[in-house]
Amino acid sequence: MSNEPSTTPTANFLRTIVSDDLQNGKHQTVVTRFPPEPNGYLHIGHAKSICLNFGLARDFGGQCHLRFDDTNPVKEEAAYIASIKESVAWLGFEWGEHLYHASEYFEQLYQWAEYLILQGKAYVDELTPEQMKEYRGTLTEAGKESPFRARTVEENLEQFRRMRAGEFPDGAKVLRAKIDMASPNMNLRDPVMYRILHTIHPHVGYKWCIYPMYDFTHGQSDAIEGITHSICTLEFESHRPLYDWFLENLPVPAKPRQYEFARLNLSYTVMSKRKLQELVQTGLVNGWDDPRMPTIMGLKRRGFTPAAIRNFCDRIGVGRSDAWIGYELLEESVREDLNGKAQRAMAVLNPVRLIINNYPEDKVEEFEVANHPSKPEMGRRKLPFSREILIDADDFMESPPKGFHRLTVGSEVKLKYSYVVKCTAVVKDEDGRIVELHADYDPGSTNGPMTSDGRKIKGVIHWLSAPHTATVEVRLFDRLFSDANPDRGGADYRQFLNPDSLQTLPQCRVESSLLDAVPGQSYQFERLGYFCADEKDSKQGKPVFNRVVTLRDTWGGKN
RNA sequence: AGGGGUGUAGCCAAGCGGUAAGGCACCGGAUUUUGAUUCCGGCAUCCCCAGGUUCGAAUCCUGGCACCCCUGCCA
Repeated sequence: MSNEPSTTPTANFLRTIVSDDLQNGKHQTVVTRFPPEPNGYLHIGHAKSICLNFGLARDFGGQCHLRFDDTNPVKEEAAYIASIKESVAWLGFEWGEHLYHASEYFEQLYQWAEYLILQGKAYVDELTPEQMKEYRGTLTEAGKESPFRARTVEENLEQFRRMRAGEFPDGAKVLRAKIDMASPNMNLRDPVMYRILHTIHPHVGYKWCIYPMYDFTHGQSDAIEGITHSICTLEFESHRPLYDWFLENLPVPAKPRQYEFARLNLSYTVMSKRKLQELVQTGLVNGWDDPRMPTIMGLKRRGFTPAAIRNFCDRIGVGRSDAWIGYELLEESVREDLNGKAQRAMAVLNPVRLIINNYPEDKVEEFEVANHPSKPEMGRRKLPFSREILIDADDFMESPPKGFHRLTVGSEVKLKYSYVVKCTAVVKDEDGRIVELHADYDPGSTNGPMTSDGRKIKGVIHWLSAPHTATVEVRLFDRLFSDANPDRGGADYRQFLNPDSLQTLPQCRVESSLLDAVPGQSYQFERLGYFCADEKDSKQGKPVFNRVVTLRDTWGGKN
């Protein structure tokens, strides 16, 4: 599946179950499935499920199917199918031959529905939705039986066949399983199996006008495909008795078992399809692939790597208790991956001119520097140096706090890979804004963060030779919400939107070689963080950089 | 007495009767031309609470408490 060895996932209850089932011979091989409904785009929560299902299959030598749970054509679209496939593949997983659609089982499901009718275990009901709700009872009171529940097998069969034939309008009738209107489990109070929907289906077109419900589809689809472990999230737990009921009452070829795990909750974001959709539709973000979105497409565009996401999923573990994962863990996962892979480069986000007074006007020299501090195989490049340097505004302060070891008037700092300079003056305009800085350089200080007379310099800053840079747009992203749990108690999550989640800097300066950055390519801008050339807005020779994540900053928590 | 779940450090999470893994965060210290990385070291006398069984309990029993899910012709 994924060609890179991921870290060994820690034990979890599902791995234990699969391992036991294999060892005691209950199953010869493990077959799992990832069953998205094609009604939206995948997000980081789905990634957890994908890594779990495909990971289990990979680690135990089995297989994982990609199955579209396309039973509700009014919400589904073909475009989502393509996007979902792309996301799963991008994450590094392969389903090979095993691509399925629940809609391909519709004929078999229909036959099984007739089978249940023949057994006296299903009936066509004509209660209106309102009546059905009323008849269902409540959590603490039993429901009552529909008057149509007593229809004969013949009548039910005839009615159901006429439903399929298209003789009734949407909503006129439904097929229900005859189970128990007094069950304490609401899902067992004669659940609907089929409803009438005269609409086109994204995969099978106009072939059907009645569609099976999830509960009447999922378990049987698992059985048809020989799924051994059907893994879903906790909210389906109370559906398990129904999942089992259909499998027990139908002549299915296998008896898969359903297991549930806790879905992922990530701090500082929202995960529900409805809310993500709302963010997109109301223009609060710029599309599904907005780099601030927790969608797979958004993360990809932001510059997250598949390996980082897989690593994140391995680290969070799998359990049955409601888990709230801190956003920092996601950030830490990309840093870990990019630290080893990203070429280093110099970039100045908020440029301030620094004039080296004692450096010759027309002189330009070059320093050869490593592209990666611990990977010589990543090569070296040349960095030009001249009298006029650009440094980041954050690296100069007139009245610095204690412990600041960057630049201030009178202090010395090491220009990384170059000279130690001593700031001699700050020039401001009439509004008090800094126009430029002046400094003297120490000609004998190119060897390490040391002055020519051997004094160690603590502060090392990044810089660029002003005449040798390129100007690019850089986008700084921060968490989309300012509250760790935007979903908290009934409040409108939108009130917690972080107004500073996107900051666009149109005039950043970078090494001119970065103009050739390939969209999707990541760099570490020294001392600033990891940046990725935006896939969508970068043009040939004119890249736009997205900040994936900052470097860890134990000094100031600066951005 | 609706039903079904969950409760181990700030956040995840192993553990399945023999005396609390690991990761993230955090705190020290070393290395470092990124206040990065890397590296060492620290970080639960205690497992929601109260009783009980046992030589021995996070693990077994009893009783509480807290939180989550279930009343779509959604998945």
